[in-house]
Amino acid sequence: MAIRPAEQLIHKAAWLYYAHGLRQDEVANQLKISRASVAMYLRKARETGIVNISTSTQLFTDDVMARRLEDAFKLDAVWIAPENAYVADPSTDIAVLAASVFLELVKKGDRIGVAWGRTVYTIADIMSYADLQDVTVVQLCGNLGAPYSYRPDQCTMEIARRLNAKGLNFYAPLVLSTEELAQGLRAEPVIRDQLAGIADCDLALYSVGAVDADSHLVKCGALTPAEMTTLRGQGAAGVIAGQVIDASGEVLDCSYNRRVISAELASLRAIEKRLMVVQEDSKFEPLLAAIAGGLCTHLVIGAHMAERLLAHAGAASKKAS
Amino acid sequence: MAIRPAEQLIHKAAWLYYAHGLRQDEVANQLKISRASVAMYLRKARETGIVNISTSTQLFTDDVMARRLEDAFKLDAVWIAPENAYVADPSTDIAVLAASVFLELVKKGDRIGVAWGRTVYTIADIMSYADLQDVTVVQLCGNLGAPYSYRPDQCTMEIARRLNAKGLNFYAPLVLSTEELAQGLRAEPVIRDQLAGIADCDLALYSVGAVDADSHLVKCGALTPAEMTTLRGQGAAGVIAGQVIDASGEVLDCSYNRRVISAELASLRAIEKRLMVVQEDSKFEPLLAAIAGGLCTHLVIGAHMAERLLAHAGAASKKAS
DNA sequence: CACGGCTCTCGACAAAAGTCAAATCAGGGC
DNA sequence: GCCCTGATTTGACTTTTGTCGAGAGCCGTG
Repeated sequence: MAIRPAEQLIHKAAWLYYAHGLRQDEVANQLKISRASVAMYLRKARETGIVNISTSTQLFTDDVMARRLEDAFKLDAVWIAPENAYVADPSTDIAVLAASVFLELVKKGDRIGVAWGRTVYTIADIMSYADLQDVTVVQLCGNLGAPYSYRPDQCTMEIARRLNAKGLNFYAPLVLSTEELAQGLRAEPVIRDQLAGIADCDLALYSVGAVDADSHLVKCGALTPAEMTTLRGQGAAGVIAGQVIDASGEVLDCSYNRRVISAELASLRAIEKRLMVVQEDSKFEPLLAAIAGGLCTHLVIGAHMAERLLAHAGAASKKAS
Repeated sequence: MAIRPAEQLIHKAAWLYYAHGLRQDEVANQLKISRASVAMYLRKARETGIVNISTSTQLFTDDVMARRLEDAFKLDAVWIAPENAYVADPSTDIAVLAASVFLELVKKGDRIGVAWGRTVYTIADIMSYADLQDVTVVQLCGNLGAPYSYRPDQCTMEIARRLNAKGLNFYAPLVLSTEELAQGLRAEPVIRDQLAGIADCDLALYSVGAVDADSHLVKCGALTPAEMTTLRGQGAAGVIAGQVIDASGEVLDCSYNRRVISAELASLRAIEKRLMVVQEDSKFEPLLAAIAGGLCTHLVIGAHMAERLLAHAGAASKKAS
């Protein structure tokens, strides 16, 4: 891997252009290639993360609402994507913001836990490339052989690819048919090590799932709509890394959860920075549950969700007094 | 400082352009301003560090020579600027590299010690802007009221400005006329605190000065050429943060050093990352002294200097065996 | 309220960057 | 040795971006 000559050229071109501020034709002269090639190399440099263009996400934390949310829910940092939408599609707006925030939080040498879901995959897909050495991306929960492109291992691998990092997948099914089998599998050295390593992460990226018939768990066949309804009746409030949690953010005591191979919530809570991203307004309750369970220290949401959260916090504190 | 409306616009434009990848005219439409204004805002955004464009400096560490130097001198990382010069002025080449390396090493919340000299000022001058919150830049040594633009406080302030950080100057003279006065001044609470705080830095940036008539110390009137010659005779090998060191990298026992107000070498050594940048080939011996004294963990030099260092290391190890 | 002085904004032009199809090159297989 | 394949490079063209001077808005001042 000792830097191929082509890569060397990309590096040099990027260096002259971005660090020294030469124009493309000047770079072309220096390197004795055509300007068109320089343009091409520069694109590659951007795509591979040899150059990093990042925009400060301050604007979105500096908001008064964000500050109030931080206080109300004891969060380390909150980013609010304006709903009025600068841009055509409002839901990608949150994802773009989340990707920037994520890249801002990652540091060299970090170990990053990644869960799965449409949100996470959208973020991965939209995230720009970076050239982090010594970063490991680990998968937080077992796999689902779904026809979706956002399978847990896909999310992990895609993010690893973007960061130029090592991806650590684990190939156990997310959910098994019997509790015994799940228990046995969890005890397998390969799996056990992977699960144990999760608490060592420096940063986690996940969203929270809703407990309804539209949930990924249903779509992927892990649960039937009927089972979902039953779980809801039993107090299920959300889904984190494939596990069903109740309104207080604890694992719901149910057969399904006992059959799941995924990160223990305690391990997740041991991770210093837990970045939760929520796109859909419908995930209000699941988000509340996740926050209640201390599963989130950094939060990226839309303006509308932010307002609901604040209103809720206000009502709660009024009731308390 | 609650974000002025103009700044808000800059942020939004930068966000749409760099994060969402819209074209300038699309951004202009969104924000209902002319495209020319957008271009202007974007320039401001780059200038103020709202967007960060950084290029990986890997190319310069990945060099075989750099690795060998790291081994030979037990350094954490070495960057070598190719001498053949991509670009017109070879000395700025090193400074540009140093600035990039520096920005790569800085992290949020860091405390950064900055010394002074032409090299440091060149770096400050060339360094691109960044938007680091919670960063403090502290001055490592007393001031010299020189007509030069690279006074210690200037270096500190300029770097602080570029990083959007807090600058902590200290207004004591670098050198006093009597040892008693220096001692008294060092005991002053303001000065004492500043000096004590140096060991808490996470990162230091300095160069090393030569012990000759061209030295800054002479140009700024701190020492006469004759005194310099005398010091040289007494074993002076280099200048670090205004202090004269011997070949082993220890403070030389001389009146001048006792009259200086500057960071103790022990404090400097307590700093985790000590980034030393050397532009001039003539500073070979001073650099050796600084390395010997453990005053440098990260090193940025030119190719020629790198060769000399390696040759020296080779000769030394041959002699030893 | 009229007047500079100031900053901000715009339109038009010039410069730079992006793109694409054609040409060239390298290397492997026959 | 020759031809084919795929990747790289290039010149010519188009689109996008940077810049500049003119004009518009905004204030504090006389």
